[in-house]
Amino acid sequence: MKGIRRLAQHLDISIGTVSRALNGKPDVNEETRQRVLEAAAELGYVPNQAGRSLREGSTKAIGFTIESGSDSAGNGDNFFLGVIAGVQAVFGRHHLDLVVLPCPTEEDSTQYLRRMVARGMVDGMIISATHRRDARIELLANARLPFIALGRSSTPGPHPWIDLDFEGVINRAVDRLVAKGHRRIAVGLPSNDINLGFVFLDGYKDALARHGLPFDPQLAIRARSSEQGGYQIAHELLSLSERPTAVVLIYEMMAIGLYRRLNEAGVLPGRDIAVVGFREGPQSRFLSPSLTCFRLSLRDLGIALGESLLASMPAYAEIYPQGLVRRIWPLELVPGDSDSPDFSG
Amino acid sequence: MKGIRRLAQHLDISIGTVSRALNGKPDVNEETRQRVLEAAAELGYVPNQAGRSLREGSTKAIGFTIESGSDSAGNGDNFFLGVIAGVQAVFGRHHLDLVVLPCPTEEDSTQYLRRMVARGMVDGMIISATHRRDARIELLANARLPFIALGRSSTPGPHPWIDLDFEGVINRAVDRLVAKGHRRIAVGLPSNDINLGFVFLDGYKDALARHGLPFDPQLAIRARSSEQGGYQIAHELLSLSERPTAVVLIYEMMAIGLYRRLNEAGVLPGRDIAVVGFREGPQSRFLSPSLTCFRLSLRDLGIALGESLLASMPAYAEIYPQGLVRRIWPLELVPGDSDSPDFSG
DNA sequence: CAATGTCCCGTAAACGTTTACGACAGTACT
DNA sequence: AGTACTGTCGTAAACGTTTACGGGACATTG
Repeated sequence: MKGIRRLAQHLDISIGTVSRALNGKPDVNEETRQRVLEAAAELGYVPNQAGRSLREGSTKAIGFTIESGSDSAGNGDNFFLGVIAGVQAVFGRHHLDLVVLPCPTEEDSTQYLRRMVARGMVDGMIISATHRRDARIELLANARLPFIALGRSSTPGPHPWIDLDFEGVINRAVDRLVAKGHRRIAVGLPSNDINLGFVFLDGYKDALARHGLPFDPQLAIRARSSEQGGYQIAHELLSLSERPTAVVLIYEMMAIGLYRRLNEAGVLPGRDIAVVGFREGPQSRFLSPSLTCFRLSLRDLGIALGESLLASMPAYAEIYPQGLVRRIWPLELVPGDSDSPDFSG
Repeated sequence: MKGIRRLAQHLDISIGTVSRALNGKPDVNEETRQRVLEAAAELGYVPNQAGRSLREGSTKAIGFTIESGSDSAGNGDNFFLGVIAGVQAVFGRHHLDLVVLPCPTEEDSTQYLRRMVARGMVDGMIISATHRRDARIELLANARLPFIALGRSSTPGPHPWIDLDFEGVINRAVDRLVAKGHRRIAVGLPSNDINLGFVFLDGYKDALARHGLPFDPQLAIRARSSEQGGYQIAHELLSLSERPTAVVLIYEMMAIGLYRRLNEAGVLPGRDIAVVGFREGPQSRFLSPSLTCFRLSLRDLGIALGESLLASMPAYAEIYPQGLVRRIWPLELVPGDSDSPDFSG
């Protein structure tokens, strides 16, 4: 005898009453409820999830898919751990569990997601690293599974997302560099077709246009979001006949390799070339020169993600006002020493 | 009509036959099986996990618990992401899915694990960041759920684990420093009661004893596995009347803050004090001076973890020889410039 | 022709849970 | 006294799957 049946037998009442007592249903004697709760604690009873979700059609779990081996994992540091902590802070209040689903590197992420959804393991999903046209979004919308994307996408149809303010970042970076007299500003972009690469590039072009500067394709370099990627960017920039005087990087990790290649060539960042990174990472301040970059609270982002997901789930309609969330997450400039020289004087 | 019933209706055969066809049972006509498989692909049918695991008592998933906010997370994402990639490489071959279960920071990890196990969401578990006496190990052993620990533990009873070769690391580090003439060697330890701290400390004492050096408690400093922790370590060491000439750090992240505090005091790492880090991280080579540390393949470690877990699951007895795994994972020395000066000349 | 065996398939039970429904006792009201 | 209502509880169906069991069709053998 296992599960709720054991508990019922032990108390000599029916399983129905036990279930009602545990789930806080009204039609159960208060004294009985206490006895049930005590016995449950004593016997260490926890409802079997398979049985429950088979009956309910809902598991009390939310999935968070990440691509473990991909380029975007090159965030490197605690990006996901930070976000997860925030998401859990929200879910914990509603007795929801978070399960992280790392897409195997060999497998197509859409195929993987399809399997996870069909499995019925989660009530909702958070997906990250969105692509311009993202099949996962169509899949989830089609399956009517509540979800939110960390990263916007051009996939047709309304779907909720939260994304970082790439336009704001690249605009402020370019403004700052132009104010310091730079006219030839390069940009380091992701190598894959992740959506943020396009957003960043568009913002870059807009910023240049605002200042009346031409767009030179040679200055927009795609590379892996790693130290090697940064090395490669520096290498390509150094080989240009007309070198840039500044460079803005989409991934902080790139800065490390970029610095190294520049140093090899005797071109000192912060003196001979200005460098601005995107998201602040553990090493931003400890590079020399310290990297000018942009900061955000990962935890707050996670909280926003969690709450916005619940806002799209009917079951939480009374708590979180329902609505389609599309939100640009602001970042704060963290000035460093890397975005010199200043030609404006 | 949903699920397998829909599929059966569509094919005009019974659900039993559909199930047998999909699960590769022998007593089904080969032509029928093909029709079923085609229809399943066409309709996008995937067996509902709740129904299956309710009947089977097994989910085809393995859990990997990590502590998202804790001290040990200071390893950063890349540690777990690297290990996860290896684990998935193994599980993928057996159609097992990996779900990562980040323990909420507010919750007791044992309580959390208990809930996850009772939920019946996984067939096996990988736990990390083991403690000296780890209630989670007793819980899992008691629940008869196959598991393996990443990190050894003194918890009674036989249980499988794989752990890094902390003794080898600290011994080689001390040997190397002693050979360079150092006699006063400090060590930076974790601040919480994670087991590896004790292992590292014991190895440190042994190494000192081997060289006839005294153990000075003032030189064994506990700190958080972060940049701030490293800063604090340097601060405490600088305040000693008799300063050490070398320091070995358990977490690479500590090196960043340590460098910073040392630089503030005009004590240059690699010239005035020798520094050795533990696990190689993204920034090890890019610190200046580059950090002497130890390297391991996270992917291979993950593969070993996955295979060793399967080796403890009866269902995989034919593929992986059953047995209790207790394995010390070797690391390779990566020489840098930080473990100077050399007093031996 | 009867008996036996083989191949394929349908039926139904079981897994653990929740909940609609009804039963029953007690109370209040007409 | 009859009726209606309330509070509490037991019963049973349902969720989707797998599989033991049995049966029908057909071939093979004595």
